[in-house]
Amino acid sequence: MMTTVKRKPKSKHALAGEIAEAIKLGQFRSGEWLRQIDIEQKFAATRFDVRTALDELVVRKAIEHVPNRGYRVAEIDRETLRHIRSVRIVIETSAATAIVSGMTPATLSTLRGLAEEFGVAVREGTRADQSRVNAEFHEVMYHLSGNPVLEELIWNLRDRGRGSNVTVWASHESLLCSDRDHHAMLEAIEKRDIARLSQLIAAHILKDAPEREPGGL
Amino acid sequence: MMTTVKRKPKSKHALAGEIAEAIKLGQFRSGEWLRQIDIEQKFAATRFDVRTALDELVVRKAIEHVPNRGYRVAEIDRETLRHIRSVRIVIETSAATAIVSGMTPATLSTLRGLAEEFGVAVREGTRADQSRVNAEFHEVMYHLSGNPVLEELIWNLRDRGRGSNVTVWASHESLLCSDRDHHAMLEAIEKRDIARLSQLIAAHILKDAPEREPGGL
DNA sequence: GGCTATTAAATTGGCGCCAATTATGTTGCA
DNA sequence: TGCAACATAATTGGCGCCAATTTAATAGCC
Repeated sequence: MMTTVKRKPKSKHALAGEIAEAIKLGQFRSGEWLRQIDIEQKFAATRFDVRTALDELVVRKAIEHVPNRGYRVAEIDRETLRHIRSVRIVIETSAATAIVSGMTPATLSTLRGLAEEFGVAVREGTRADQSRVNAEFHEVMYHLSGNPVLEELIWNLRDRGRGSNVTVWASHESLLCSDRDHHAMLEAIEKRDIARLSQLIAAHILKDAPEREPGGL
Repeated sequence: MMTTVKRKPKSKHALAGEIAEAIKLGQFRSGEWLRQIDIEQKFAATRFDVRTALDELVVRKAIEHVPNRGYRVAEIDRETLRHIRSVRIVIETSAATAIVSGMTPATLSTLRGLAEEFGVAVREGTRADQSRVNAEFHEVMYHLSGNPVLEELIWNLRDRGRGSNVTVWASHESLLCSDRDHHAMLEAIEKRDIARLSQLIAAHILKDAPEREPGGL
């Protein structure tokens, strides 16, 4: 049981991050109501901080607000999900060029380490571990683009697409696939093969939440 | 019912929109402190609503918050501006294909009307008029993409880039240039010339806030 | 018995007070 | 005169109370 998380710094923004993280990790189901009392107990925060954090998450599109009803985890329909993925492909593949040109031996070895670490996490780590290492890998990679705005956008869109694919991601198949993708990306970066990297990124995104629909994008 | 100041909406979100609009229109200068008392008088809102709205704008990156100092209009440095424009080009040009394929005679004539209207606004309208018509033109155009997520993203990035280029935009030269661009875009859409449309969009974005700094970075 | 009106409990959310902090103005001192 | 310490005014921001609204529980009615 992991109720009442211990946190000394009661920053509103930090609390929003905590809640967002919890949602990402699937601790709240899609469409589930987030009662203020529950949240304030679970995260050991005051009522006001909870409301502020929840408001922030509404702006960030992580949850939605219904007047006089409260806040609930946003349900993203298939179509929106497709739109998000479509935009993600455009944005993330656009980073490929900058990633390759920004590549250095140091970051390359960092990436290699993280790719290995992810492989380990897939086999013997918790879901949170996998999520964290995976995020770190992509963070380092996209950081090479040298464009903070681009980076931030990528994370926003990734977060928005979460919720329904967590279960999918739980499949060991998908995890192994992600693992292979990471190594393939590394290889492409190393060989400065921009086209291949773009292709891998696009495929990676599509696999992130697969959908049997004819006609990509 | 509508006085010189704004209306009195009951929604906090609406107030945030009003303030954001005011910032876009240059009623607050870059780096200027937004004193809560001033805001609450200017927009006839309660202290609490002001703070909520301001918090929302912080999340939306329109303003920034300094603890115990207050809120101020975010100053975007040249580099960030460049990054934003870079991402804008990627995203907005990516919409070109969908725009062309989604084009219908009805929307085309709507666009033509708006392009004309913008031309009129440039000559004899207020700055607010110009801004509004211009926004409407691009809104209709990007709406053709059929991707709401993409649309929203475009607006977010546009808003973030505002602040320093309003003065530039005041230049009659730039306005006339925008006017020409609109008509050129129309033509490209009509001819289903995706490449040309992409090119025009990119150029339009670059012209939106040209680097005037000597030896610009 | 099933359905609806009424009442009670639970939850949300608007709003304001006042302590903490920062900015401003003033005085004393070298 | 310039600087620093202090006093005072202005501003921010944390927090809680309670009214408005929704949900449930219950009783009343057909």
